[in-house]
Amino acid sequence: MSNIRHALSVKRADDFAAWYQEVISAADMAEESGVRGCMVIKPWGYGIWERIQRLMDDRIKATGHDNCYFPIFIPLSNFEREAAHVEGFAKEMAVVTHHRLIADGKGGLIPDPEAKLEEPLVVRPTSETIIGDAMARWIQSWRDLPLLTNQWANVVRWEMRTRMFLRTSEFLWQEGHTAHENAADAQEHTLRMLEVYRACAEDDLAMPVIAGEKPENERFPGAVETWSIEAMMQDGKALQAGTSHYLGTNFAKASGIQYQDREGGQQYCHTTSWGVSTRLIGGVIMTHGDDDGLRVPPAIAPHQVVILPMLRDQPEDAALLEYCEALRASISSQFALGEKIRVLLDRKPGKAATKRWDWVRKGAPVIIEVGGRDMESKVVSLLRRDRLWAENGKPDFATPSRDEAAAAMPAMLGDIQQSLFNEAAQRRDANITRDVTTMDALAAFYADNQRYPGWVEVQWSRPTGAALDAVVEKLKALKLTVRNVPLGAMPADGACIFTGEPAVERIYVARSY
RNA sequence: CGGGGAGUGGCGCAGCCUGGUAGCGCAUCUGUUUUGGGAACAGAGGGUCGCAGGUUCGAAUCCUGUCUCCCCGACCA
Repeated sequence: MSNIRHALSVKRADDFAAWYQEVISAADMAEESGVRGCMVIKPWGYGIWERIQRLMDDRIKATGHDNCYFPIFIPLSNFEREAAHVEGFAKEMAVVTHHRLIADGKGGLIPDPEAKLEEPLVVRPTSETIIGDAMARWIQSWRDLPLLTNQWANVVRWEMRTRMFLRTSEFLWQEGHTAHENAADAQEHTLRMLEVYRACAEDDLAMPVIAGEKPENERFPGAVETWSIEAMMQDGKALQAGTSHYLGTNFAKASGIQYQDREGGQQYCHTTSWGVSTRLIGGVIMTHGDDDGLRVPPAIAPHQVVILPMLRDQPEDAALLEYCEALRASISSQFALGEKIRVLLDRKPGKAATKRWDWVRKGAPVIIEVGGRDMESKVVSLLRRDRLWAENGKPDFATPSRDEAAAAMPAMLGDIQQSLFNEAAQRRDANITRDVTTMDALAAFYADNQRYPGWVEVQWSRPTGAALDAVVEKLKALKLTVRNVPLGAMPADGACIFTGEPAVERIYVARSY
């Protein structure tokens, strides 16, 4: 085992943060941009995002939503309307104040004082207010409800501390916004979209998550309820991977979203919003990455199978390429995970072995190398990225016949998808602790498990207001947060770990990103 | 935004203390020999040392400012 020469220089167990960064650069996913907190997403990283987008968009459409697009600039007065919302976002806004530059006389440019905007525009950190404005125009009667919309967009939040994919100043996401007749409909929809997120995370990203309600102190600014899906990363920390909010009538009142009900009365709509972002890619890295780079689940892999001909700059190359092209055509005519299989025949010059390690680091699910001898024997050399190493410390090549390899691909890709999920789910389950019942035990647990502490499920009395603040403070001392109140958990049967009162439900407590 | 660390060819680094106009490894290009597994040898190209000022005959090196990145914290849908 120790003689394995891994494709990365940093191991997860040695320095998880450094490993995370190395995966991003070694897999050629993204790079720094020179602008604080903003990144360039490179083809392999963006290709993964496009896959996530495609699959998520299908799910959003399948639940009755239509896409639209709203402006990136929001008039300040529009943004000001909802008080809690303003309080939540005001300190991290980008603001546009001028519309022209002039020479400063020293060879540079400055905003033209003559071109100051009458009203500043804020760069959207989220679009509740401006979409609320539109909803107020679009909705007249109960017949217009529910109004189900979604947009794919970039947003900007001036973050103090940024990390690639996990928290960037500008990021890409989808934000769904819906309006309903009453609370029950809106709440039901909030949970329906949470379930869509759970399904996408688990079935498409192979990333197991726990869906549940956020505690009061973690609510979206302006929300009545906030729900999340939480995933466990390989260092035991939690990642909030998606959120769904029931907004009550807060934004409806702020934007005047009203409808005439069946009795002719004016009512405020109940609205929801929900989003997932490029942060999911960070989750995929920290869920599936290993000491050789990324492992991309087949459902979201831009190329699911990469064929590497062992070209030697010889006349035989033509025949080898022909042999590989037939394999490519044969695989790409088949379906896996409900879609045409995506195969790349990598014709770029260069040694196959070198290119192999590039694709290992990128995490292509299946790598097939084909040399002259393979061709003579009508076989190929096949490597599964999820099971890279053999017992002897060398890459674990299988050598099926070319026809067998092609025929096996639909099942193999499905199997890789499933095995990545199983591996992550087992790791998560093994790292959830349920027998901690006192604050002392909680403190001891996290003191003893510096590196991979995982999550702890505890029971609590669901304190609110000042009592909750006190709990949050206690947890903060241990660098812990309440992740969520999981759906479908066992009922409480003990005492609240924080207050000693009878518990009403179970919650997850963890360190988090 | 506070504390710490760092920015030198594509990547990773040395040089900086004790100023004298840049070096190593990998990668790249060319050639030769190889070739079923992350090749060897030889040669070559590529950097105004993050940026802007200052000190100096002379600055990667000293001083000031600034930008960006990383770690810890505060903050965070």
